[in-house]
Amino acid sequence: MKATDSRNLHGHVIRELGKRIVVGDLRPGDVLPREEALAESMDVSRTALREALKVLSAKGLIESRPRVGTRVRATHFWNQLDADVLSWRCASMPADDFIEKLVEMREIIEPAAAAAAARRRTAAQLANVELAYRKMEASLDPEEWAVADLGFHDAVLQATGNELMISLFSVVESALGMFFVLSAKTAGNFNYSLPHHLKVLEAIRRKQPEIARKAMQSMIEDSLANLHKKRKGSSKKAS
Amino acid sequence: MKATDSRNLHGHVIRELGKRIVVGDLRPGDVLPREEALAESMDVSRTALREALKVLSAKGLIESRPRVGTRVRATHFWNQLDADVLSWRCASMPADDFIEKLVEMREIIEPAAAAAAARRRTAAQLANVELAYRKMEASLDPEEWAVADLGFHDAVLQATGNELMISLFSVVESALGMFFVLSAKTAGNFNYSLPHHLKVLEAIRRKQPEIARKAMQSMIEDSLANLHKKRKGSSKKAS
DNA sequence: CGCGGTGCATTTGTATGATAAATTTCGGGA
DNA sequence: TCCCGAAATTTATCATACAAATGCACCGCG
Repeated sequence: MKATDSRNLHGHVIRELGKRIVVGDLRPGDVLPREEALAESMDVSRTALREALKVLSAKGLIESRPRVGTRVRATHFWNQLDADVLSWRCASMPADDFIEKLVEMREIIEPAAAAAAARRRTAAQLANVELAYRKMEASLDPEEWAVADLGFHDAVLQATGNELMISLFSVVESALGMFFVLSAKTAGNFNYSLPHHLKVLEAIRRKQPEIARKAMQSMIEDSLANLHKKRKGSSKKAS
Repeated sequence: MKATDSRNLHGHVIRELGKRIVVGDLRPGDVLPREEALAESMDVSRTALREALKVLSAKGLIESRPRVGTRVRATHFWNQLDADVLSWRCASMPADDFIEKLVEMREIIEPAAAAAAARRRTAAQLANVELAYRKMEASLDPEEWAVADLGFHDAVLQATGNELMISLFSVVESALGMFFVLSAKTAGNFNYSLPHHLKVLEAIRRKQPEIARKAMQSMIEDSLANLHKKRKGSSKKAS
């Protein structure tokens, strides 16, 4: 929900360098200037710079060694699932193929989550899913509906009780959110997919994992189909 | 593959505090001692301590504000998919239910990855999967086989071309590895599952996603069944 | 008595300068 | 030529000082 803190000074340095690396302005193998020089060039003290470098190092983006300097690591070392890394990547170069990768992750997680929720949900978790569904029913405008929809998916995820899945979903979703929230608002026909939601809810209530999985799957398929239709309608785009 | 660097001093502080938090020795809401005091109690300078705190903050474990101190954040803020967080969690208290969550993630990722690989694999990627399969065929002892097996799964993952999936797998796998490598070595019947591997390979070659998914799925099911059997055999454990 | 603003104290945030440790590189000797 | 050691460079760590933020108590006013 919240990336590197923007208030503090070293937070700025983290974002600045992080973006430059993720975008490709700084390439793997490149060595950064000496800490002293780099600090001066970014108008911060070496202390603040180093705190930033340590964070980037923890994200797997860089590696520093005495006498050698700090160099950008190969991409396969990066913490690709780190919220910051993901957001930097989305902020700058929303390459279409990257969005597709995010969507692919979503398509994998959500049906599996629905199945897991149907298998293990507690009574309280079921109640939350139901509550979320009711809020969707009661939504009057697309914006309200979009919020309630997110709440529904979140409730399902919570019902899995698997914090790894929850974390993965939240990271992917927040990265995708940057693109999809907008298009959601344009919809006039916003509660088309409510029947799907109902199917998911009922399957979770009755503890039927496979039915829940399939329902969630077709829900996503539908929403993606809608999205493509809209896209084709507004902007003319090949392939 | 490599968590926070152990060589450096602040790396020690990161692990020490990180573990204490993840394990539950320090609970969400708790506030840590003042930086000066904490630094002294850990025999490092305030500078080094702060670099460590910044890293833990980037992992979502803590949050520090002037005048208030640094407090442990609620677990839902944690970067659960961070390699360090995961490893700390495994290192100390390998609660059975947590292992199950990791296994669940693996069960979700791998079939999906096999399907994606079958859909999009390049010729070179297919060649790598085939090479990995050949190495499994040629394996003579369980240890060699385990390494080759990991190589096979890795090759499939690479063939998806989705770095998010690759990263997720590598994180989960390295966390699981701590438990499973051992039991793999005990097997006498180590190349039981080769037929499954072959099915996956062939499905990827022929670009048949659904077949690849199912093959990978049953491969995992079998290996888990084997594992349970072995467990029951060696240690007597209820439920 | 209650309420709001104002200053103070405390803790993190940043800066600076100095020293230690690591490691590459270069040079000298066998 | 090869090996070993000294030198140079860069990160790692430390100590200290000051700035900024902010909770809290105190004081004055209605």
